[in-house]
Amino acid sequence: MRVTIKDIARETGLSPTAVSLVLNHRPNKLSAESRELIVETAKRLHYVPNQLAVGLVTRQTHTLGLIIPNIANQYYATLALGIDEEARKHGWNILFINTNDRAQNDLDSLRLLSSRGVDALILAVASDVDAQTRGEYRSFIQKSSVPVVLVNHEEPSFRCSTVKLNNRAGAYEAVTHLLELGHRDIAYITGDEDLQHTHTERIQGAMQACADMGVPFCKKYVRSGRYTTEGGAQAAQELLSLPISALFCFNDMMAFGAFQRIRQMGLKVPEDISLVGFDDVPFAALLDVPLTTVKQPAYEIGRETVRVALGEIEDRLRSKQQIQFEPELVLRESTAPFVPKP
Amino acid sequence: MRVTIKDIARETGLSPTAVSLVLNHRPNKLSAESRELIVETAKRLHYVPNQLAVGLVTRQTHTLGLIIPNIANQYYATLALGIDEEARKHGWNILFINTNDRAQNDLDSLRLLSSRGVDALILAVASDVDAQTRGEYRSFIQKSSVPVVLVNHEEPSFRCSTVKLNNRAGAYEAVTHLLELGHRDIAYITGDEDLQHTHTERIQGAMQACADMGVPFCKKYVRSGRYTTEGGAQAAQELLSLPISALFCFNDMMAFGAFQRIRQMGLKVPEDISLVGFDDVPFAALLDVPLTTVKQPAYEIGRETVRVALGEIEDRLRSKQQIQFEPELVLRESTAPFVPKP
DNA sequence: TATAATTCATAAATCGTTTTACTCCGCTTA
DNA sequence: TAAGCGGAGTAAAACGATTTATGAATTATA
Repeated sequence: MRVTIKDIARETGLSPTAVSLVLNHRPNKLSAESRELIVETAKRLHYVPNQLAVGLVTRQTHTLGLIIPNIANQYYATLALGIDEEARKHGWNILFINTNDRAQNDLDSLRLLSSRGVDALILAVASDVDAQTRGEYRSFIQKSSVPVVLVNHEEPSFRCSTVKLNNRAGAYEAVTHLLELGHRDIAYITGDEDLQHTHTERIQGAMQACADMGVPFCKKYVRSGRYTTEGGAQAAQELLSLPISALFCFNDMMAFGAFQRIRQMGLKVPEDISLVGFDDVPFAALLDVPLTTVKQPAYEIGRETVRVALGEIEDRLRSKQQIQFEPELVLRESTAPFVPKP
Repeated sequence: MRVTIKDIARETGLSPTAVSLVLNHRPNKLSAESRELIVETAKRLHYVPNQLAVGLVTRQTHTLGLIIPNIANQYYATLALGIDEEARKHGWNILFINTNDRAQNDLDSLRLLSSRGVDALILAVASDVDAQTRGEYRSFIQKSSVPVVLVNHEEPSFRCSTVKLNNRAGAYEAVTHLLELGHRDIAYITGDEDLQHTHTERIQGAMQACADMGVPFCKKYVRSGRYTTEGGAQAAQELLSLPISALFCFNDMMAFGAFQRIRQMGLKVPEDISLVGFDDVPFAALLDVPLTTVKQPAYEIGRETVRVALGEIEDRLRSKQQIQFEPELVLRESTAPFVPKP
């Protein structure tokens, strides 16, 4: 059996109270000898406090719950890395759940993590939120006894802190770039149109860019798909039957999928199709044709999210923050000036 | 405050015992009405059991501790995905720690997770294990009150179950392939030579392949580096000053780094250098020149690891298993027949 | 010498569950 | 009418900590 505080009490001839006080550096009136004896005995017996018991009484577990759609997406992996490192730096741990990008799993995970006594919840919302689940999220967050911080995604009605990218600006820059290259028939691969999510902001940025350049935004060139390589490939296939010259994918994974499919169909990037991604995952630079993409500082976003969460743990009444990072368009080789088809 | 079992007891006029019994479907002598009343009240009040308390008394938390060197490496991300999904399928959760590939962090994490009452520990050992830390691992595992399962890496002296790839066979196949293409001056980018790890097995496989083909194995062509893109790039740079015609990197991340550096130095893959990786992460196929690599079934390895862990949780005395998956050499376009320099 | 102050320490309640060993009550049955 | 029994339920200990309030010796002070 594991050694407990009682074992140390017995061994030293002191009380559990004494042991707890000393080991936690609480103000106490124990003699120097007693103190030393306790510390030494604890070390000798390899005492490690049972955190379940500690958590039960202190109501603090020094654990953050992390809910992520898909850890195999490098963007989320990098985000998770930032979260993990910043948390550890402050002595917090991560209880992690991968939801496979399903809102229902988000909801289950929130409840589960909360029953596990995490001190805060960091949530990267799945992309298939509908009216029903949206209500459940809101109600959970409202009732939650621990702070919830949304990362990546904003939802004003949820009334919680948010750390995210300025998605609008990112899409605006990307589309402006394509327009300046002379492209007019730009297609978009996005998330589900009916859902309010990150991609909605991106679409708005795209529309704004078109408007500002006086170019009509063609809704027919918008396809939605899952945020995966396969989703991108499939949507790209459909779009390539249309007379488009550029393709803007709302994440790099989809861009990779699209890229593969474009190549399979005997077309070339950027000669036949200019391709732009979103996220700038580490691999974007290594792609066959290095990918022009909108960079998100994923690692930094992760760290900042943790800072916000810890801030709210420390002061539960602190006002909610809406933190926005600015994107940066990274120009590589997957975009080129438009040349009319002969 | 969160609703507890006592609230339900008060609300229903029954005892906490009754509530617990009914909600846990334990055999009990309560009347059908009482039972229903309890269930209904619990639902109405949104009762969720406090898992800290449950864990404290039952000594089961339905949580698996997962220790991973680097989640930004797609191999580990995929592994983690397999672990997460299989665990969830059986109702277990994951408490996750990223160690940044540092053995000392492994050790700290083991203790920490164990103090958090995980039911088993899944450990992908960091690559910088030395004699000192090796001893600490062994001693922890030996004393641990919960099963520890090693994934990815074998260490007979640890006396615990292991799930891993047949690394020897993987390297053997890869090198045989290069030899059959006519390459004789093959360089290797591996982990630290002094350390006993996965890469040791791979080196052995490589040597065996050379021996079987009657080709001398040149130790001068072996470089060690960190298991990252940067590590690969740096080691590649050093090796390229030598008269080599092929390069075998012991993981795909290093191969990506090497690939970039090769290109930066004005050389071409596979014309000037044949390049082989290890892992077959999803991006390997998307690389500029799609990468020939040794495929590890990472997702399946993850799932199997969880099965082994759950097996040992169920029966602590079950004999330790050594499970080995077989690799598969995936031929793509980064290797070509050797042509002598003019 | 009685009292106050100081020193060193602990008893017991608590956190939210689970689980074991009862209790109590009314009805049969001999 | 006493013993026995089944049905319906509960009291209390335990898990391993933390924390508040209290207490016993000893020494200093009036």
